Amino acid sequence: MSEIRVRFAPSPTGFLHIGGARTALFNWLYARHRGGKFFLRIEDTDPSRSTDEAIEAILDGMHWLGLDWDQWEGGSDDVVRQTERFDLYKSKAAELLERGKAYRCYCTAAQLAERRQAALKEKRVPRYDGRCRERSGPAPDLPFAIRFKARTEGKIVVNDLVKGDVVFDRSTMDDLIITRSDGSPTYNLCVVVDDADMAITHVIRGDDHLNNTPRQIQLYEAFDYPVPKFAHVPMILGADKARLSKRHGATAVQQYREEGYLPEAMVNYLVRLGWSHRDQELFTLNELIEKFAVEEVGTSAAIFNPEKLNWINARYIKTGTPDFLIPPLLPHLAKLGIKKESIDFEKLNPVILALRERSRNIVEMAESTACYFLDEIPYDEKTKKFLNAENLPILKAVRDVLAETPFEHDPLKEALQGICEKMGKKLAKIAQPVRAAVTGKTVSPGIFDVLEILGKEKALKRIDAQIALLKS
RNA sequence: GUCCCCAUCGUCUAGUGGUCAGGACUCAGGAUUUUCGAUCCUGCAACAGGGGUUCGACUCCCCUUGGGGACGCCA
Repeated sequence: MSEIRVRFAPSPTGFLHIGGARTALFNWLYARHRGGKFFLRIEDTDPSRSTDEAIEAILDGMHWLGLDWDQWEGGSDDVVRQTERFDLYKSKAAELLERGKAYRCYCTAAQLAERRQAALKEKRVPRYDGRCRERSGPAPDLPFAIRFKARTEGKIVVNDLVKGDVVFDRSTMDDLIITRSDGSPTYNLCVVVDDADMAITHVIRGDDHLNNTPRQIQLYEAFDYPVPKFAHVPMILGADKARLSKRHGATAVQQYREEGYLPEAMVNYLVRLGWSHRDQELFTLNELIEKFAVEEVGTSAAIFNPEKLNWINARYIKTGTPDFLIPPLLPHLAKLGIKKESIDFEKLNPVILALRERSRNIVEMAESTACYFLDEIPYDEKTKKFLNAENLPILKAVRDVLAETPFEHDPLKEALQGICEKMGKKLAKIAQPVRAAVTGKTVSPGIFDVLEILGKEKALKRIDAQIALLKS
């Protein structure tokens, strides 16, 4: 059994989106599961749409998700870029031309567009009419595209690992353009040449490519290349069942990082879209590598459901150790003005432990973390409900007692409960104003934990400040 | 319009001829509680429709309907 070789081949026209990320993940998992190779190839043959920023964004997204790739033996860089391989594609196109399996087409783009429009208008199938196919006489001195001469009789069957056998009639396929009139090669030529050259054994991609597959198989046949195995995975749709797009919310994986999602949660969610393993919902990466199989991917499209993602994300946060949560938390703390150098990590650990079970995402966690490290804290509008004249006596009483109390959980608990008894109030009545005064928020971990972590100095200072404010 | 794919709770899915059609998210109710949350119970909720095949269809076949994709000198 020879080595499994797969690739992820995005075109750099934008960020790495959810669908692409899942395709990359499936490829990656398949390769890692089978002990094979996973390559990254950038399909940038259309210069008008490709940008370097987009390439960076894709690499960044892959890194974030933890999807590493192998360097292809034939490449100088760990990323294969098609623009660097134009000579190969052109020579392959020339080869087909020479062998009579392709021909020059002098129709202009404008003419073709016009004919297509007309066909659509008359409800005819918009196909190339093949008018340049059999042209004879001297070649005109005009720019030309090269078209592949497709066979017109018989059928092509795609043996797909997820869709099963899919049959296409050759007569429904027209002669595709393999090089443009400016000499640049097109997608269908490039994929085939590259996948063959890189000895790709399994092509795992979105099922929007299923229709391209028979065309590509014709090219494999023409070049006498071995045909790889195909696996077309279903697409991801929005809540309205339309193709996932910006109007459904965030589609860039980076945006999820910004919004406080953990890459592990993202991976876990994406893999469960279309694939399952009994009743298991949560998987470590190693479990996925062990258990995932493309052949088990479902056949129908899945709808992207942010709620489930939220749940998975919260699960990862809740069970995450401080060591696990700190790296993704730091950039969000930095945004709130808390620099890494100024953080007392001894103190950060208990904060995370107290916060992780009530944080749905890392942004929330960072916002709740801030008050333990900032000197000046912002006060939520909602705290006004508790920081008022009516509660002034409570704050005063608490302040006096706390001044004499060691800042540890149990003594703090005793102290505050003592105040409750003395004033004849429930703990909630006492805890809320204190919480508001020391955290600037109306929600936080348990008040005894908050005070202990905060320390006596900061806590008293903040309570004093509020007392002074209320008096004036 | 032509070709291709798809069809189990609202959503993600299990199911491969005989199941009370299972799990998860969401939602509702309850328990717990020091705020928020978390947690634990409980509950609501599905085989798109119609024909076959079969002793028996969610499961196999066909049709209809619905959804998606492709039909580019985009990838």
